[in-house]
Amino acid sequence: MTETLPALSSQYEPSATEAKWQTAWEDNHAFQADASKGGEPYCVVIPPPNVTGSLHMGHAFESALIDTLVRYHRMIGRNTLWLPGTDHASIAVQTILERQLKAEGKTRNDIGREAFLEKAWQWKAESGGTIVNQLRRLGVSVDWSRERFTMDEGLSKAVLEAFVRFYEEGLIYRGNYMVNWCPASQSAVSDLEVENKEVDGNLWHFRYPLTDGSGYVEVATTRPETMLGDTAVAVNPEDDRYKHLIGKTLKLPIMEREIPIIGDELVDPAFGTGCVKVTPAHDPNDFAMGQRHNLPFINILNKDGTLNENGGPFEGLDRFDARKEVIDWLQTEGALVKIEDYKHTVPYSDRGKVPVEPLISTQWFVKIEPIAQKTLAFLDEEQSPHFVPERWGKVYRDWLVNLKDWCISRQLWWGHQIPAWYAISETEGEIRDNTPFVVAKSEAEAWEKAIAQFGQQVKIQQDPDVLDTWFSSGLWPFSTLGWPEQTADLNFYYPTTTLVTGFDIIFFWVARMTLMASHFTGEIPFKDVYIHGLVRDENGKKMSKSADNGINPLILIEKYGTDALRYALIREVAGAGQDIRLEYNRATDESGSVEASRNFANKIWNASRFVMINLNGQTPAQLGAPSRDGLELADRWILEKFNRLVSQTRTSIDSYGLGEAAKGLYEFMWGDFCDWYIELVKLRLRQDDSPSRLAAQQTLAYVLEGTLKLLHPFMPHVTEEIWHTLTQASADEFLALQPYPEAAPVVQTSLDNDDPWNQAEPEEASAAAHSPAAAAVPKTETVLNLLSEPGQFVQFALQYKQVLLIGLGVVAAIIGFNVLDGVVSTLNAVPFVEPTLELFGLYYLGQFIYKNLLWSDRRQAFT
RNA sequence: GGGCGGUUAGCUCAGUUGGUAGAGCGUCUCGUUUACACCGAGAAUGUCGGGGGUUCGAGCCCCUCACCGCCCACCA
Repeated sequence: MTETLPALSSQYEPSATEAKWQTAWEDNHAFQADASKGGEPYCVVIPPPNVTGSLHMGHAFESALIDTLVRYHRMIGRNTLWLPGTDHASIAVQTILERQLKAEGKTRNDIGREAFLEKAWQWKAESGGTIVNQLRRLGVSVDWSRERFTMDEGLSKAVLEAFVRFYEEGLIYRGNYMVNWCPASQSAVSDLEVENKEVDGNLWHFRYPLTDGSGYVEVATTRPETMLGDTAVAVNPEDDRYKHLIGKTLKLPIMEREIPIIGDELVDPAFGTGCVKVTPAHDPNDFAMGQRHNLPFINILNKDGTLNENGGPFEGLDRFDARKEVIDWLQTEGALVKIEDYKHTVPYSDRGKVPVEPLISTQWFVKIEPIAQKTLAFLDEEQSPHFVPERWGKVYRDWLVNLKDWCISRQLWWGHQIPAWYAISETEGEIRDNTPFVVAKSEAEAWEKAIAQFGQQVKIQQDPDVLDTWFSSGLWPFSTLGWPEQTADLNFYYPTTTLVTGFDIIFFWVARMTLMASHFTGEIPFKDVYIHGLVRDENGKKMSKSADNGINPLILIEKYGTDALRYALIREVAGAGQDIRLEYNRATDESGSVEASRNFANKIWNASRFVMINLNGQTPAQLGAPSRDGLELADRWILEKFNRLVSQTRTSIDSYGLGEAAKGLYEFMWGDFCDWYIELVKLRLRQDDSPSRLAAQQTLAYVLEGTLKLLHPFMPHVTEEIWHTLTQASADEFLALQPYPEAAPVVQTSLDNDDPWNQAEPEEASAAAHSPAAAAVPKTETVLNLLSEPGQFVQFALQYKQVLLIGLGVVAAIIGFNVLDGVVSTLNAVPFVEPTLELFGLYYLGQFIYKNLLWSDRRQAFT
């Protein structure tokens, strides 16, 4: 053997290697993008993680997917930018901070806005730092020099620009409408932040007496307390039972208010009693009816969900306590007719985890319809964006079609404060629903506008509310590239290439981005949207904080390595964006699938070690590429297999089949290269200076280096480490920046075009071959298809093949290896025989028997 | 009330345009031959959810049923 064995231990140790390359990549700015270099751009913006603590397994999965795509495209020569960053997550962070304050017995009002925001920024610094470090541990190939945060200076400027432009175009308005009110966070929330839960409730039937004393009407409700705010009872105008009552009045119990009976088509005569109590201030349907019939809107609730002065005797009670009291009261009065069990849906606040109240309040809205039309036009006319898998495009479309206006104001402190300034009058001293205002990009500009509009005496005050988090994330793909400035990055990298994200934020985020972008940039901000599934826990449950079933990616990284975790996640991915389930043992922190991937990394490591031990210290470049003439059957076989692997891998990745590509690489590396090829060439490698040995060495080196490149996007660290030893590359040269292999046959095999067996079927073959599709099928396959038609032929051929194989193996062993070797040499000389595993089985079996059983004395001489 | 996914080996899941049912883990047998025991050689295990249809041939196409899961929706 050689004296210069590469110093590689027999086991791959991930932790040191990973840290080493992560640092080296970053220190050398390996992933820093440069628009001025031109070429074909490939750009991905990270779905910015919320600064709410730390990353979870879903982030690890998503980052692995993106990084694999990004590294691949960088290697195939695209001018690649992966832009990292984080999101301020207005309501989520504020909820956390308020919980902390509550633990100290304080509220946000106790410490004031300024101190609260200081705390928030401090939290952002800590959480953001944690997240960035975690991203590094995942080995992401992002451009850290372009890292952004949704509330940094540039992005805040973009938010102002967007808001002001929307406003000036009449697409943002302030108005008094019914919104979802979360009593826990004491803010409005958008429809999307409401989760409808089915609960076992009741349907209470009440009796309201007619004012003229001629009887009663019976109404049914699931929320009795709202009756305090009733201002009418509605019936269907076609309902023969009740239509004569329309126009009469009722006396509302408890409140003793006189309310009318109105006719409205919305009422379903078949449901309940056919009479509906109308509470315009506390139900979206009733709100609409209230508007149609000019009913009074009586708000009975405070912001915290307790009853206000309109709650009569129940003022001050919590809404659910008030419900009980109202029922008791009506029962005592004899107005409660019956209580039914009733299953219905109740809207819950996503963040606050309490039922939301439909409430009328003054909020800011984005008028969606005109914007959505543009966005829809892109989808319908240009199929943009293109969803993978396609079915999500339908989901996206359906949502865009049915959009209501977007409530963008939140009664919170952490976020982008709304850039509206109110002219406060001396007498009122505070912002009212109808206080006049100006919208401006800065306070100075607001002053100017206010003075021009309201005169010198004006006092102005900025709107205390902040914008919905998704307003700024909606601008993310272009604001991070410099918008509204026409920067070089924006010109070159925008629209971005691919967005990778989960189906759970298609509405929240993907659609908001396409809306914002189609309006402000006139383009859809990404060509493809790759939708991945959720990572579920070992029982198939969605991971969540409340269920406490999260799996910390760092634990698995420490145990098995980043490459192993990435690979385990990606190989589970099927084509269809299905959820994936991660094997995990909570008692031992072990994961079978990650362990299997760790073993694969180790297999790559040891195969590489074997190859390097047998190259006599030469690099693949020094050995030279395998040349056609010296190649033996086994070499040609593995080279052809490798060549096919290259095109399969590229095809799979190009169509987002990352799991498929990962599995193909695994099978080739472990099955073909290690189990077969390496075993086959062991004898040849011991022959001194023979052409046969050289061919084997060249082939080993060539295939190994190529496979490392193919694997690199999936397992960046282990491949980078091995590649440096194999090629003796300098420390600032990276596999990560090498060209990805291209399919380039180095040997002629049966798959070459000039092979007569590979020509398309000429004309009249069989009935089965007459379809247009069949005409393109190579002849070999057609023949196989024909043979299999009766069915039994295949069965027979298979059995025959095995018998043949075993028989020949025995014969080979008996007549001796040299004869067999002669046969193989003959086969080597014939260009159009495709090497098969079966043939190798024969060859290998012969070698094995020869080596171990028969001519042990000759074996001595040989080795 | 609409819509979408899923149901394949003990477990987790692949199965590309219909053409010999696969992988990983687990189980069993053998093996400590100098790349790797985080290994190697080999084995067992499937009425492909049920029923019907099309076809020479269906895990794959069509119909239908069942169960699991998800999304959307203003029925009080």
